[in-house]
Amino acid sequence: MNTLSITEENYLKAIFKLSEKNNKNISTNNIAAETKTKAASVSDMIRKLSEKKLINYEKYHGVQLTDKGKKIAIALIRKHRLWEVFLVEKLQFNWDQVHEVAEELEHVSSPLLVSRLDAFLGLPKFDPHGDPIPDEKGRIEYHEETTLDQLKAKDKAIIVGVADQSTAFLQYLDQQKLNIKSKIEIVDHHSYDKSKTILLNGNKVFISEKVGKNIVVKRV
Amino acid sequence: MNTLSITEENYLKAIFKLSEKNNKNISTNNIAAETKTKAASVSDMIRKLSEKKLINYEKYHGVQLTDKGKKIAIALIRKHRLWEVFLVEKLQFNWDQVHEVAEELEHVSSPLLVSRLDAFLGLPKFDPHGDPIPDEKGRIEYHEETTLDQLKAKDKAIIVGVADQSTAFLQYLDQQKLNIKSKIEIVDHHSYDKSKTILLNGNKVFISEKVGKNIVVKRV
DNA sequence: CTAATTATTTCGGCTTTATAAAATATTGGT
DNA sequence: ACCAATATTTTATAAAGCCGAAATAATTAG
Repeated sequence: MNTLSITEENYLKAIFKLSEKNNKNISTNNIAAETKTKAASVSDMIRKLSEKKLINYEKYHGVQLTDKGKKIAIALIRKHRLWEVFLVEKLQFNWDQVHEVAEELEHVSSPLLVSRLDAFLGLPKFDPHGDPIPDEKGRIEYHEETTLDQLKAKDKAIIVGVADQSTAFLQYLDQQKLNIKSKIEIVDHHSYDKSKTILLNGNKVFISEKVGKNIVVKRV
Repeated sequence: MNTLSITEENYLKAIFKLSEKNNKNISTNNIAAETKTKAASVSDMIRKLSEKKLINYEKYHGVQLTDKGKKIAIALIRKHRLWEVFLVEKLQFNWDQVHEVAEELEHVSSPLLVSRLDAFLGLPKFDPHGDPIPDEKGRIEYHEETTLDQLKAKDKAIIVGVADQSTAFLQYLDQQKLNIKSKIEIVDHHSYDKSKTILLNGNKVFISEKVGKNIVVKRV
């Protein structure tokens, strides 16, 4: 009865993702771009999802997920991120190899599977990209991005980008193995020069104030 | 290009399963029963699979898998059985809860996932039902059924059925926790009375000759 | 405020999978 | 060898997704 096709699920997920950035109504063209289809196809589908009360839809004025639709989308994201953790932690995938596979795994529909997988993984709070994993009730703890120099001792974070694109800086990061998606933990802050000592893959690394200001991180 | 739909994959798997029992050509009606569709749908699909050279098909005379088709079917069975092992060994599913979920998981298409999962599980040779898991080359070691009394010390097996359907016997098995799908290992054979001591869930259980002859097992 | 541009919806049509009903082929009994 | 029963294929139809083109609504530029 209320079992959705993979396509319908993907539309809900796309609408949810667009809503996270953009809390206005989501437009047909936006959805078409996100789902890599055309506007005509989106018009068809949103009519159907609207009939199923998964979105609120006013012609020519975009859509928003209903509570019911949001719940389904969040469950999909939960599954997606749990599977990503599984692939990286248990099957030694790299963080950049997991997305496509998780896109398929997320559509496997077994509540028992999800809860058991969650427990098996130790109830993780973040996926390998540093994104929060919704809990079984659908709650999501969002963590904003900041720069490394803002972190305090014992804070854990994932490197998600750089504020300085210069070759010199990128080479320095590479040499220090400060790659994107690296997990780090702050060991010490040295107030004299505002430098820090951090833990990276089990090794202590020294981070000057200048470097810290140019590394974008997400708390974990 | 050569990526198959889930439906096409399921047809190949159905034909493979029927071929395992019945090494003649597989009939349209047989396939319809196996896939829970109607003969008309099967006629459509086998024409398509035949065009793709996955089966050999002669009108009104049934089908057989080509080597190409067989390879795909075996890969699916390999995935199905590996996932079943995962669900039982890692996520504490019961053997009778795994089939439906594995039916979905088997269609996830990532060769890396399959090989990593296989390694993660310790390259298992049998699934929780005692069925052999094809290796990465598609080889399958079939193990015939026998009765428990035929096993020798250190043999491992799974109980797959009974030769005596009487209530008295079934009650006795139940009381001894000798359930279907139980994994057992032969500890000792006592030649004096042809009785055996076996290991069941870590406990030693005594099996008389008569009982042993009525328990059908599959070697593992 | 109107006209041009852009976004959205509708329409017709295509593919895939499934089905029922009708047509056709095979098979088994005599 | 024939007829009846059974199996299979063909035909027509339906639902789900998708898309291009045409129609229509909304927005923006002047």
